[in-house]
Amino acid sequence: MNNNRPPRARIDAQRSESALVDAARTIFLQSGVDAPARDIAARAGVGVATLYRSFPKRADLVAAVFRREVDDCAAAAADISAEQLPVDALLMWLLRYARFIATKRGLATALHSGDPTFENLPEYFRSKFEPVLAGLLHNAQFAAPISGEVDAYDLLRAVGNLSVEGEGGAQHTERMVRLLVAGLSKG
Amino acid sequence: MNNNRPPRARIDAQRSESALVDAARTIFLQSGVDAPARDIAARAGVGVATLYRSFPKRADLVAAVFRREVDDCAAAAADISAEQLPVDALLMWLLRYARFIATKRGLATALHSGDPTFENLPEYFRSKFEPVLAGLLHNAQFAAPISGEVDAYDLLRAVGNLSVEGEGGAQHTERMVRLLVAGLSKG
DNA sequence: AAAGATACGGAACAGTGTTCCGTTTTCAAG
DNA sequence: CTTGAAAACGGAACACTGTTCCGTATCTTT
Repeated sequence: MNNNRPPRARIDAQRSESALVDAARTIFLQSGVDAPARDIAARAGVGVATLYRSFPKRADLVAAVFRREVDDCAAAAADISAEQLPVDALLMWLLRYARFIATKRGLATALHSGDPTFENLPEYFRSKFEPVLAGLLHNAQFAAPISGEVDAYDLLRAVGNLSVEGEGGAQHTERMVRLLVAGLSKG
Repeated sequence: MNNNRPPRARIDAQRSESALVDAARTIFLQSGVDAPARDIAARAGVGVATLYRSFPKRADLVAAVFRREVDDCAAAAADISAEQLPVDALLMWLLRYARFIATKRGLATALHSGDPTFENLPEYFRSKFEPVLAGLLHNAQFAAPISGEVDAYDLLRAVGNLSVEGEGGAQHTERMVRLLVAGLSKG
């Protein structure tokens, strides 16, 4: 039988890939997703060939950055919960999540480009965020009963829609999110 | 007083510009609006410098091609009217117009890009087409009374919306336009 | 410790936008 | 018609970016 596992990547390869995603995230934010490959490789401290080995197509890198940011945003929930009361944690994470969405304007159009690389990104998005938010909601439940009408997915979508404006409306978005959360316990 | 008119362009310059717009139209259709500048210049039989002199920014060339096509489509009305009965002319021109719209998918997104070069293109569009269609409608009026409910602009928009599908639906669009025109005289 | 496999870096190649400049063409004045 | 300056021309040259290649360095296993 064929029991040869895929040998795990060499540690330098792992380092490179991680550095590339970090660098790409910074550069994408700074110069958009069309930034030169050389810039990204340089900031990661690797050669361009390394970039192309790990991410043959640009979409691969974009998707990787997206996943990384989703992971970070999801992970932030734990940190916030450790330092805040449950109801505050819920609000603070939603504000964090709103900020995440607000930076994804350029990516939103890429998502609808039909590139198969992006096909299962929405699923990834939901699979990461829904449990996190469900947990925050559950914790907050004890302190201030929350209407059973809204579930985590509803809330993700609602805040997501509130956050797609941007430009001059960062504060506006924050106010709306606060309102939304305040409304949760008024049932 | 300052009565020196701007001296009109040299005839070779006029020829070049016209050839460039012709070439660009063909190449845009063939390879999209991002086709290499060299290809366009080559097909026009001029050097790239000539292209850049006449159209410093790509958007300038795109806009010029658009205007040229609008002009051609508007001018087709006269030819058609000369060979067809008024009611047939109306239908045939609308079909011609539908074909025009169908090729403008790529341009539609450019229009909404916020580039100031494209800002007054919609106005140009309307200023050319509305009188033409109004004339066709008026001529057809004598043969088969047409509902006074629809004016030229309504019809332009309606046929325009019918034509935005494309891909496999060229025949579908044609059928819908025929239906629309047939309906005009049923009041 | 040694050798094979893996990954690396940067030079090299290819394609495109944009500019520069010596040459050609036009056009109007004499 | 001649002529000469202004306008326009063509294509090479430059700049920048994506992509590939290959000799070299690093890692991993025995």
